[in-house]
Amino acid sequence: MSRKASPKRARVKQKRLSPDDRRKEFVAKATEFFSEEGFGGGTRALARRLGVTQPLLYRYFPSKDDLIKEVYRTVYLEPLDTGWEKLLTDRSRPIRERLQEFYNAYTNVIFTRKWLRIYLYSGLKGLDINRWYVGVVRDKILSRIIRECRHEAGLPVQNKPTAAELEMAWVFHSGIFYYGVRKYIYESPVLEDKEQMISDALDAFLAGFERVFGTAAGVHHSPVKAVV
Amino acid sequence: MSRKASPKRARVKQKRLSPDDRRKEFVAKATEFFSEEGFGGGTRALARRLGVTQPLLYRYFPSKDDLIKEVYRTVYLEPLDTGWEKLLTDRSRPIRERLQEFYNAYTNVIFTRKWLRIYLYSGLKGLDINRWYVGVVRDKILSRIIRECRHEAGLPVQNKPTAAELEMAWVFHSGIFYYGVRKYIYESPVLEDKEQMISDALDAFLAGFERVFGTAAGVHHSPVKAVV
DNA sequence: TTAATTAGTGATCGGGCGATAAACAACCGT
DNA sequence: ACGGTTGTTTATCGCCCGATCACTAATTAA
Repeated sequence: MSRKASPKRARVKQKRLSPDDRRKEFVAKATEFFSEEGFGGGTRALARRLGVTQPLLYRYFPSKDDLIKEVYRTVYLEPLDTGWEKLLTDRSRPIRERLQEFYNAYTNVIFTRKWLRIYLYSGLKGLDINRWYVGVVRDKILSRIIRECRHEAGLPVQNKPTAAELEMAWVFHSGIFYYGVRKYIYESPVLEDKEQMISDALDAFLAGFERVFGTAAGVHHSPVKAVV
Repeated sequence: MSRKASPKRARVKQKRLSPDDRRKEFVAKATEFFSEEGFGGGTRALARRLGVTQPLLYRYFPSKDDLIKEVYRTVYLEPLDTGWEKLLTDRSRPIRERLQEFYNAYTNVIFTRKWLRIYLYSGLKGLDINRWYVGVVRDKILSRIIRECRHEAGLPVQNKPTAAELEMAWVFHSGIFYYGVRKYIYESPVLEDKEQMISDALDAFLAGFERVFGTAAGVHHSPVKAVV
């Protein structure tokens, strides 16, 4: 028995939504708005897009900044917390398969114009939440990938990756990340087949990891310029 | 209480520079200013940083937008046009050495907080000059790198790289690029030794290119999942 | 039906914005 | 010394911004 079935919709102007629905709608639309306009976008333009008047925003959020913080929270936290950690460390499956599947899923989530733009804007602002996210990627994703690579290569597995290992994982990860930036922000033509891009990047990363950090036991990191 | 001496000079403010010097000074300082504040930064704050009054800006630039365009021009064009093309295609030297030296030089130019921030801001604005720059990187750098790689691998050399080859080069290039973003924009700790980062990325890229596009003649692009 | 509650609006405030015009002051040729 | 030229400042305009408040009207409880 929902009372939502209002018999009369005579009022042309939308009015009187429940506070919860309004709030959620505001945050969702504000995310789209700020992702396009940047956080310098005005509250009046935002309200116009929402179909309400500007002062109404201030009934739901004490200030523009508070609204923006809510936008950050949902954008950064909503897509997270899937079973990615388990996926990465499931040694019953080949490491390459795990990585391919993880990056397929991960990029399915973050490769949207909205997410990428909010991420870059917040990065340029030097916000804490951005630093926090970079730390999450490092600790929850890249460090685990390296640990699995060490295990795969028969190297001694330790919790902390070396700086060089971590950097190599970052370069790999960033290369994939920037595919999304080129496609959705620069709107530059990219290889249509995203999974093939990931597959090729994986080939390079895995081959490079093996070559640089060596399967031959003991060799940590030496043959840099000897190759030339 | 005591303030700056020299009671004689009522006006402490600097005055009467030659138009050319002023203009150059304005553009240079405006670049720093906008790179930090974003292009939403106010002309008054900019003038304050320049030590002049705000209307003076409008004697040298018709509008704020014209000043910004000048900023773009210098930022994008100034660092370019070194002998990079020749360096990349000089087949008297090993390809790995050429690539290492090129990326050492290239990153020496673009890995500054100022350059990277202006680049990202202009990218988010979707500016033409940004698209132009992406095209330059693709045609003048990545396409040539691929041609050299094909030559090195004994593959038939053609002017146009395949979409998959180009994508692989982009992922490699972007991985290096994002090292600068992490260091100078996110201010995240990175591997101190930039040249080692480049070296490791090169190892991965060259090994990956060979593995994916094959030295075995004729094999264009097949062995993706067979490796696992 | 009526009174209390509350979602939503209209009007407005102080302030900062980009930009303009007029007044001022340093420089230069004469 | 002087007067025109020009680099620089003071004062100000119109506009848009974030935020506030008094008011209207839809909902709810009695």
